[in-house]
Amino acid sequence: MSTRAQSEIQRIVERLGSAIAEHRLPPGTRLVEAKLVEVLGANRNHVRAALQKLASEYKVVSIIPNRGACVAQPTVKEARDVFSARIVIERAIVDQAIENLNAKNRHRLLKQLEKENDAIQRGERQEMIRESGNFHRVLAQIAGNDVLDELLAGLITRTSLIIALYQETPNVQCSIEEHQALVDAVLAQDRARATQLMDAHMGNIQRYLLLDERPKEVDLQAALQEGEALG
Amino acid sequence: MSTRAQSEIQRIVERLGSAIAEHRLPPGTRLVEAKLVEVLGANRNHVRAALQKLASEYKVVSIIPNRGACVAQPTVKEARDVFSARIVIERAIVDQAIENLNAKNRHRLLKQLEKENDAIQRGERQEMIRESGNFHRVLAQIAGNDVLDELLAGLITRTSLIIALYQETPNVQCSIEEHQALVDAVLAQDRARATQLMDAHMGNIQRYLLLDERPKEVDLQAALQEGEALG
DNA sequence: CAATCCAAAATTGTTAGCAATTTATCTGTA
DNA sequence: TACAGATAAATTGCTAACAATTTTGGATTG
Repeated sequence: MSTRAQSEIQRIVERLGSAIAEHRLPPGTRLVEAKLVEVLGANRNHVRAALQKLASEYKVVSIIPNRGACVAQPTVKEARDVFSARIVIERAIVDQAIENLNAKNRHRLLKQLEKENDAIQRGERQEMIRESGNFHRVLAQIAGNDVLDELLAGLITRTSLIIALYQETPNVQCSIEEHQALVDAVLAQDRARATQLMDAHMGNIQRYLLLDERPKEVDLQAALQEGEALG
Repeated sequence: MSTRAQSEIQRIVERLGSAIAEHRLPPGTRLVEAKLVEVLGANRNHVRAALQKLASEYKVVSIIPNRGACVAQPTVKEARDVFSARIVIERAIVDQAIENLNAKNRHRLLKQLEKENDAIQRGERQEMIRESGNFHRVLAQIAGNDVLDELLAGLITRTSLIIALYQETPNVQCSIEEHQALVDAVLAQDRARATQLMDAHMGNIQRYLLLDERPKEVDLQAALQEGEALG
């Protein structure tokens, strides 16, 4: 596969991936190949390859054979596992980031906080989501472990999709105050406090989700059984 | 893509992946599409898709545009990052596995140890590698987090490739004694000891690798400069 | 003999068109 | 109206042939 094709596929992956992460494509949305070809101005083969990748690698797309792709609807179990895995990785990242602190990194962190605040000031919802995700990526990059960074990137996208699916009130995912407190602890190189704040931060995000036992399907069933007559 | 095609691609991925992990395909080996088609009795499209996946998702294959695929040769930095990430995940898994212990899980662990011992008794090198990897997977499955399990699966394959590349004396990767000690600590539900043993275990594997600063290429250069005359 | 160039072979990359399947629409019947 | 069946439309899945690129091997030349 040529570099050109490869980067074209990557372009589509990122375009679709961020649209899903930023809640422009809600869970369950059908992703028809022909439509994507039209909208993205792309080759059908590239679109298909990108969808395959979003399904098998990032798991934010579901592909049903002969019936096409749609934005995934992760189960409660999967949602729990993603959060729990993410906490594991985020903790390690905070720890390693503190170890790698230097003037340049400190600057990067503060600048990222500014970006987030900016997006909040301007009320740009999608930008807020993107930048609050980027905050975690910046920490990962400061930690300096490319493998952890990549694993986290995938989990952030999945987390975003989970929030879109399970968070009723359209809150933003990360509170800027918590990010601020985290940065304070990291800059002070206070490991214990920083990891504890990260735990609490993840816990708070999870707390606002509807991850109690009942699966989503029950809603539909209940609606059909007790629903008012149509028409 | 049909289920049939999907599982065919998966079959090829696993076939190649395990061949790489079990050191039957050493780093640098060229993977020519036509050859793979012949050997695996597969469709060329499926082979290509599998190679793409092994490259972009598992990172055990490198694809150079217009020049084909070969078994990857991870850099020292990548090797370090993989190990460091793996330690993070393994620690978490040990912790969660202890939490989820029950009669069935205890049995599974002991049975896995038997398999490893068996392979060692019979001196089956590739089976030893496979089963020592499976040991870590069993722990992950006991931990019960599918996301962590999948992340670990990828890291185990990468670790195996790294060992093939950087371990001069062809040792087996995991010592059975260390696995035995780990199981003891897990069964005793001694968190502190278990995580510490896992750390040590990973550390020992890493210790036998040649991950000092000089890159691999230097070997070739040196050989060419100081080599004896041919013929 | 080394270096350069050219043609042939090997290998990977791309595409269009058709096949197969699913979904939607229409029609007739009770 | 409700339902079943048939037909058409939409959509995905597959392949074979062709295009592009790189590698190989040898011929030519200084």
